Amino acid sequence: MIVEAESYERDDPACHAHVGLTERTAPLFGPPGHAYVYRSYGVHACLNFVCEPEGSAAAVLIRALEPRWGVGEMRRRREREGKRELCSGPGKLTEALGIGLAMNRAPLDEAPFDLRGRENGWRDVGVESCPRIGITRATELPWRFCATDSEYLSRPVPG
DNA sequence: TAGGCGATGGTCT
DNA sequence: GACCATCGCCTAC
Repeated sequence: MIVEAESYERDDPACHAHVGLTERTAPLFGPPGHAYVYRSYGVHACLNFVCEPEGSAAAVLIRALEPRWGVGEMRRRREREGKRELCSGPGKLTEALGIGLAMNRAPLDEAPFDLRGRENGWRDVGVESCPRIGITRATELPWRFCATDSEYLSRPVPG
């Protein structure tokens, strides 16, 4: 279950697409409903959902999940036991889910992805916004969105 | 709980 | 050659 995400868009200096259309940023300018997977700090893969109509270049970075299904497989991939250490960060969750750079540009409504809407018990969960994490530009924008009181965030909501 | 830091490699200037 | 949308391990308190 997605409990933390951040939004990025073209006019936002922290967004990869801010530099314009390049080979790397092309997926951001592509059709919505597709994955944008990039390598972070030379080490990790990070997953984004491309949003907005083709040509707009906006995306949502998936930053944390509450593990609910396939927890055993996540533990094997992560080589960690603690449930809170499996998906509490953008690099962690891609490792736990087996998402790599090969899935860049892949459609989110086809296998191996299987996205589902909120289920009972999650329809009324609150969402808080605060500044985004790990960026140096446009730090004033409150575009980090977290499920209220979730124990599975990458970091607590400040305040 | 917070801060420092090395690993690591593609992208862009 | 600089810059990172990070992680895990370490210290200090």
